[in-house]
Amino acid sequence: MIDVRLLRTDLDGVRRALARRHAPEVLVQLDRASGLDAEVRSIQARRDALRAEVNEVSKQVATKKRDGDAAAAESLQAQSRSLGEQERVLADQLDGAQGELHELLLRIPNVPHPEAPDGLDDSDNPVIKGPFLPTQFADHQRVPHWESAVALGILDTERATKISGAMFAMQRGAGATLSRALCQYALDSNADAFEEVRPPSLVSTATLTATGQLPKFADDAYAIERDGLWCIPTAEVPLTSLYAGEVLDETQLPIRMMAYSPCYRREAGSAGRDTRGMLRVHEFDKVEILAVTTPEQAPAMLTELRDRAEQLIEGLGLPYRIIEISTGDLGQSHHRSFDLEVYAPGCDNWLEVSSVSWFSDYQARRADIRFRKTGEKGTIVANTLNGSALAVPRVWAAILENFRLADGSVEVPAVLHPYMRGITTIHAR
RNA sequence: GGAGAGGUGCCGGAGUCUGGUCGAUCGGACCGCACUGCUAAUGCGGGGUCCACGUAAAGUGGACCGUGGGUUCAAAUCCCACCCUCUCCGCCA
Repeated sequence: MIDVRLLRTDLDGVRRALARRHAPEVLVQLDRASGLDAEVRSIQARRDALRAEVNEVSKQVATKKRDGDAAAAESLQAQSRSLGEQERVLADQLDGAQGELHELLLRIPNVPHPEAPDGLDDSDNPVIKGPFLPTQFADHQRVPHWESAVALGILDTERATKISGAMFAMQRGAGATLSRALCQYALDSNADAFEEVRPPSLVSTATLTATGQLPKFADDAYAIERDGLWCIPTAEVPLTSLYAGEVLDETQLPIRMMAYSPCYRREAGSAGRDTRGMLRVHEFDKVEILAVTTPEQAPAMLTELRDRAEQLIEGLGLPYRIIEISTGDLGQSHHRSFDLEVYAPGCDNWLEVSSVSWFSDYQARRADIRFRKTGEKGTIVANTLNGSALAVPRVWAAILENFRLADGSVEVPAVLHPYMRGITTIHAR
């Protein structure tokens, strides 16, 4: 969430920045939050003063009782009781106003970075690198993966649907191996600087709130209500909260972590879209890379994460481009964001396979991740950044389509060979 | 899931029965200063976080003893619920 103090010191600046999201209701919320903040502070000042009186009188009660002056103690108690009743009223008001303010702040999105391109929606996202495309595609590459993969016997959506329902996929044989190979490749490629973590896939409500999925996007997540747990939509969720509530030392930063995890998404609201094949599924594998940094370290880290994601795609030899997310399309928690898209000739589409984002201190404030400068007093809210190193299903699909040969078999990119148990070309089973 | 023990500051650990000069004894670590050729040892001094007021510093007030409620003039201390940790039992890949 954004820093309430900014609403006091630079409300206009925050309003101007948020206006670039082109979502009018956000500005309404902002003004409401600003008003509530003023109210909260005014109530708190009065409440604290009353509380101070109660504390003072209570001390006197103790003194009188020690001195054996029961009558004086009695009268002081009565006085304090009435003060306490007044305080109670204010305290209730304060709780109400604070709760309302907090709820509002949880829903107000992050301010876009000044350099994020202005735009209304995804059609305004500029391509900032590429596209890197071959001059032409052969006919045998123009076959969608949901046909070619099924023919090869490495994708069994029909039985996945039988087991779990619509929008679940199941890879088999070399297809399953290819999936896992992609994970291994993504992890091994970043192991030079990133600590591998295997986090829980089920998390608490607090954890899912820290990264911004809750309270606003509860419908997108799978809930395990009986236990108060949620299925993670990305490893970003547990990794970001790894240091929640902690005060780190500046010398520990930046912290770089990576994780393979399954990702669960209800895809509420996207029913009927991309229903075929692997493009949009409820459960998929992904390797995420993530960093906790100081505000100063963040811009360079954003570039590093983006470069790393790009190198993976480049290494696979897939046609790709990088786009920057415009202000109107920026996710709630995002400060600045880039997408890597891979071209899939079979379905003739650019597929988003990686999203690299800087969250400024938006998530870290929610998660309460701070750091201390060595030798200095006080704490500073950290910055968080993350990116998909590699989202498996869409890369898998792009490989199936780009590297399909005339005879229907599929060449496995060389960088994956070490993980394929000797399979260099996938043939029909 | 059952039974028991416990959660206090950077760490260890008192205080809880018997509510009140307890934001908290003591020890260790740490920081500063002194002493010392240097280290060690010793002596003296110092601490946290969050919120509000204050342009800021100083300062003042409030809050924080797992979390949330309650009782009370007053809660680390009493009551209730929940969470977590440890030990034993049960179950289990």
